[in-house]
Amino acid sequence: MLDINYIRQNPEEVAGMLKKRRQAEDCKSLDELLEYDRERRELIKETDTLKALRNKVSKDIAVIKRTGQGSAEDLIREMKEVADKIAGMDEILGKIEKQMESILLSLPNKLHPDVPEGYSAEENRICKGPVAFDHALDFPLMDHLDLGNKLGILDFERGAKISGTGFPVYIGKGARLERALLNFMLDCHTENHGYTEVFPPFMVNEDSLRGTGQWPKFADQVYYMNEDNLYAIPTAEVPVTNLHRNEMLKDEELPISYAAYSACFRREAGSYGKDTRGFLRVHQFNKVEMVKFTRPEESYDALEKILQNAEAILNALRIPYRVLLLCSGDISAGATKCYDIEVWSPAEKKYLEASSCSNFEDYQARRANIRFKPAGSSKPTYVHTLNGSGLATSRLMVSLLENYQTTEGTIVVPEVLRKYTGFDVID
RNA sequence: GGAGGAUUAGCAUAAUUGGUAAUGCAGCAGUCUUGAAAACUGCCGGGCUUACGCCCUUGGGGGUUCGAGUCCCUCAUCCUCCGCCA
Repeated sequence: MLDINYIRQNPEEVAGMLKKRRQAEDCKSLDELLEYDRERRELIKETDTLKALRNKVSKDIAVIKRTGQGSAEDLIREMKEVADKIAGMDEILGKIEKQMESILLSLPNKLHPDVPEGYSAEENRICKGPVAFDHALDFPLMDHLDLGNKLGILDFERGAKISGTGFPVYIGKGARLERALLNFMLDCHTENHGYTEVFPPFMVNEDSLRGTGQWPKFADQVYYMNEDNLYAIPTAEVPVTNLHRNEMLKDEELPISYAAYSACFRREAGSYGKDTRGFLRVHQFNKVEMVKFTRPEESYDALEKILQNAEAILNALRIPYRVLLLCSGDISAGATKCYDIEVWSPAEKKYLEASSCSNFEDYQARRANIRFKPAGSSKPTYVHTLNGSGLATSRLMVSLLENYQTTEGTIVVPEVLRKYTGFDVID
């Protein structure tokens, strides 16, 4: 959420941002917002005057009642009218503020100056890579589906039977490999990168979704349990960022870094038929997420660190990748700056998104009310929040299986994972 | 699921029969001081206002009242006890 004061003082900047994000049509709601803001402040002036009168006269009434000097009847009758007037105006004010909130919740964040301008994914800027590792793949390659079927480690068909399309089942060494990947990533972030491990709930309430920005705009992408009014998390970002919702953090405990495993659930409504093959688009997948809370002045350094922490996993696994800086038309609404890491699928001959590292500045902190008192100041200030996948296993698994396949159709387990899997080869 | 108790600022604690949120600690600014400490003054949740000031804020929402921390309804969370259960 943007600060209404910032919007009022810099309307043309906000409009420019909306155009850069290819959301120029939202400029209309921006104008509405500013009009509501004017009305609101006018109305507050009037109601505050009436409320001041009511407070004063109420005190007078109290004095009359206490001393028994004279009658308060006239004053009470008068104040009854004032109270009705206030109630009527407050109702209008409430409606205006509700409208404002709904617009504010839907407006995207500012953009960092580094963000390249562009319409779509094609205009994202490659800022690193390709980072290659030699896997000697000079033979006819199988894709991850064929490999998974042949080795009996992945079963999409039975997943579809028990749940529906897009719910993969890992079996035998496949299950073990998945668990090894997750454990390796968590250990790496907690032991080498200074993150505190969190194991969060996989279902959250509406306030949590609103805090990170998935609600109300993207509510239709989230699984909802009507009976209990709970949502299945689309990413661990939601519960972990909301750990500190409505909290005043201490300056000395910042920055806070959390790494969390979670299953992630996504409806992917409207995406049917697009990249649906195998692991490319699924409704449930596993991910280790990194989340940071920082002082405002530290957040862009922290973003680079998160990116490095995610890259460290791929370097250790020796999986080829590249890093993109997302353009203004492709970056998500809450982020000011975002890097995507894509891993190389040699069978599909394309890059697959495996991580997204974003700085939200105070956009989520304002929604979720996460503040701290900076040292040397007494004024509460919003923290900056960031997160990055470190990483999502589904696309990572595609790249791992395909890059580590052999001419015999077996998979060599990456060196760093062997102490977690307990085997060197999947055959 | 049932019964009882609780929720007040960063933390901790007050507020006769309803009369308009008090205090301590921590933090910030200033005065004093060679400097620090102590002491004193102001600030220390949000909004409106050029400003002086004013308004709102006692877990959320609603009601009664001229006036609600206080009375009523409702929801949430925490604690205690009972019941059920992996």
